[in-house]
Amino acid sequence: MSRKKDKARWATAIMSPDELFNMKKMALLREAGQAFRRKGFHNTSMDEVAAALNVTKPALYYYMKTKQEILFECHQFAFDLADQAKQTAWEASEIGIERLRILLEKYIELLTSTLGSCAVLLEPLSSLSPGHQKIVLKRFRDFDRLMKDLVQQAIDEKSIPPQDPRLTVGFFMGALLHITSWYDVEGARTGKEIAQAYGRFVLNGLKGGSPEPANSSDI
Amino acid sequence: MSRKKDKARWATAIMSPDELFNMKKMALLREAGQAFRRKGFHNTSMDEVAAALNVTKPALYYYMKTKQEILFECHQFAFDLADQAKQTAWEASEIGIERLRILLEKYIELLTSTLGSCAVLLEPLSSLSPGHQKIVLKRFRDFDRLMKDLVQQAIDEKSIPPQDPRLTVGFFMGALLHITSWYDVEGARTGKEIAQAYGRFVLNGLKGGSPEPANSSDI
DNA sequence: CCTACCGATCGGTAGG
DNA sequence: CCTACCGATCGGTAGG
Repeated sequence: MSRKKDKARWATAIMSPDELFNMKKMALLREAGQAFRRKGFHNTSMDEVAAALNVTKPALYYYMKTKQEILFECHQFAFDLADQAKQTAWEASEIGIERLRILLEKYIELLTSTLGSCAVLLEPLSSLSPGHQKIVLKRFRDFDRLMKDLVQQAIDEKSIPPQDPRLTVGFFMGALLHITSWYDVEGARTGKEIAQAYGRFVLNGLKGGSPEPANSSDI
Repeated sequence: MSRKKDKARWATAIMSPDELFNMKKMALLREAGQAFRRKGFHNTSMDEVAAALNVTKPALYYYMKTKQEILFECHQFAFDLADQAKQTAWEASEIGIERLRILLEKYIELLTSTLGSCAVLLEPLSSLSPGHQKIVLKRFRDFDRLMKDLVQQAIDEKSIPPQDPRLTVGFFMGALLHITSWYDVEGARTGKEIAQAYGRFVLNGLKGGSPEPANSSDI
């Protein structure tokens, strides 16, 4: 804050204290998020996260109040990326099936990017405090509704045959969420390749349709 | 309280002690497995599992040596059901794509059945002891290999266009595994309906193919 | 199968 | 940002 005048001196000093704080906080979230994905929230101790960042555990508590709060931010991050993917899809097209494909592909690309390491998708809600659970559950439901509406729109536009949007969304969201559990940056496939392959799988799958058309309790 | 036991005494008296022991052990596995699925392994205490069975915690340790062992058996159970599904598929056909469809549908039906409550699929391996991890990892790899071979067979038989079996299997197995996290016996869909819908999604999805043919590092 | 209890792990804090 | 430490939870056991 009052240190801004030191700005000129060293390379690292070009960051304001605020920027530095946020950089470190993000580094903490990334490191923790990766560990949570790989080993699970409860199998990851704060000591391990600290060691990965070359500091001791108490240092982490300068950036985050509790371990649960870290997990909460990782969840929020996952939804922020989803919102970003939605934004991209909405700007690109008005056709339901097109929006669906772009949203899915963009979301996969974001989840497999460096930024995406913060996102945690497979941890049970019970690991969060009740207050945080409510917030995450609402965002989940909103997103789920968005996807089901998109599927319904694609049906209405005759892009895909009648089917139960709930089953459809459950199907491809399961596939998508699971990427975070096996995706490896060093792996044979880039995020973009995975995104395109999944986009095709999903689109072709839905075009085949399912025998049970949507009924009143489906949306 | 003590009247309940009288009732049980007659009903269970026809069972040998061994059968009784196994029934109770299975009840324990089912109750624990369901809780693990819903809330996660570490968010489920032995006290809770015991309470759900109307006994106290120490009673459970007559049937299982440790909590980790319960989780291990839940994992084993998941693979036992997979083997059973494979058996069904192998008996029904010799065509790759047919075996694939039957295996998937059968597995989903088993996972959504009463028996399937024992199966745990989304818990990180780190929750298990190192010895158990090795065993589960081997079974996972064997099953993964089986599925990739099946996809490759379907490609060779021209049932589906050339594609990377690793991506393909990752895709539909992700979708399948996730069913256990949202499936509700009281829900709108029966296990068979889900199985058939997923079978179609997958088959249609793979028939569309992916642009990248398999390369040397894909199997 | 229960009452009573132990002991390790680990999240979080005090104080500097 | 570190050293030292506390306290709650919870898996597991003793003994009956």
